[in-house]
Amino acid sequence: MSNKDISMAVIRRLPKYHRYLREMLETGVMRTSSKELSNILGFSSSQIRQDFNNFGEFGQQGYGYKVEDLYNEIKKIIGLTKRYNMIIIGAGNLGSALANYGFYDIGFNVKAIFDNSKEKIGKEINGIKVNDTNVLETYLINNDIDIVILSVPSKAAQNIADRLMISGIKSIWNFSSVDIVVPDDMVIENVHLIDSLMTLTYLINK
Amino acid sequence: MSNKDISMAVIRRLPKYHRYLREMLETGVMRTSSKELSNILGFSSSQIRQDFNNFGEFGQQGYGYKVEDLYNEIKKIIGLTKRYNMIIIGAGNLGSALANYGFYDIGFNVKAIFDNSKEKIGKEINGIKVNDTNVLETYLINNDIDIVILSVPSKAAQNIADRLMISGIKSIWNFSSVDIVVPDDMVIENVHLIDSLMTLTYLINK
DNA sequence: TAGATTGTTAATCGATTAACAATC
DNA sequence: TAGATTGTTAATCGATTAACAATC
Repeated sequence: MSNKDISMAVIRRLPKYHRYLREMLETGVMRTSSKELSNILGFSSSQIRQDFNNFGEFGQQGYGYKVEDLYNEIKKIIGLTKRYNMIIIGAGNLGSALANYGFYDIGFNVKAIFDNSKEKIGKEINGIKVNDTNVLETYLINNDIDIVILSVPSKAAQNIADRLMISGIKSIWNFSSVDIVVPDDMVIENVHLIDSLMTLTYLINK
Repeated sequence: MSNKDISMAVIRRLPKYHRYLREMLETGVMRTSSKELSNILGFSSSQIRQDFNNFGEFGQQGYGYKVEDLYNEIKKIIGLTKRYNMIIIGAGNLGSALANYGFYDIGFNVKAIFDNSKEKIGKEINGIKVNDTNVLETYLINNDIDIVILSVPSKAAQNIADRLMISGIKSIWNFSSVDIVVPDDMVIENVHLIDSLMTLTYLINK
């Protein structure tokens, strides 16, 4: 894939391009332009062209962009041309909700769930087996897992992350309310719900 | 509250300050400095001082910051000196998980849940009653709600948001996978899970 | 007092916007 | 061809970092 250093500002806009281009594709729009995308997405047309040109030349002067081609390019850039295997660690309310979320349809398989609770171990959530967390390492040796969804209590998060690191896991989608420290070759994407809620309260009182 | 125009970059760092200062307070740390905070948080000490000085002068030259005072200032800035009343619209897996999340302990009351499903209406989730979404307007006339948590299917989100706007609701915490259009006097905070997951796949393939 | 650290101004860096030649 | 729109360079804007006087 592209090796230039793309800024996080650009990267975080990519899913939004993906979302709206898919919608255009589904509603039969064949062709678009940076100006039209600007109206729909709320980014400037200049920024949109700059963003795309980080990755290549996807349009045609005087014509614009073919929606299908552009959509496929964005999919490639984001890495959506392959499927990903995930596991969920922590079968609490949030972990269970994520097990039911419907990731399969968008290219993600949830292969297993892990939890400490004797009542949950052995059960299934949305057809996915809940295993004892103490067999995590064994499981990871025998299964090729791309992404670990971490939805354990804050106190447990760093310890689990350390174990994942030792098991060779390279990416964590972190739903716990703490920042996790990992080596540079691992990637962490945080969903800090409380931080998000506090951003909202700030804006309410502004 | 402060009326200067603070950039979103600064605002999104505030919850992190809050989080670490609370931890310091709980572990009995009395005093800190921008240099120490820099080591812990990973922001530069210069940036930390700049951030604080957007809102006032919270430290003392030569001494640093009193953890308790700074924590209380950050709480005030974020708006955590009062409690907030919330409702959840959409009692699916995610909505139900949020009903169980434990917001009460951090200053947020979940007063009611709304859903369309006949099986769910009248039941309780975590002791909170599930109402029929068609009584939403009546409910909002009789109850003072600060924040609406929106966890409905994408197709329903904009329509519900329109109804909330008419009912005078000013802030939405949006968990649906679409961008919602609202007037300028409303604030929206999005938790776009799929966008977050796609950011992760990009970083994995980089 | 001497050392430390803030508050704040100035310098730098990076991201966004504007402009326009290339060209479909 | 004329009009439209890209790809890309240059200009601007905003955010971060550096520096340092003020002062505890």
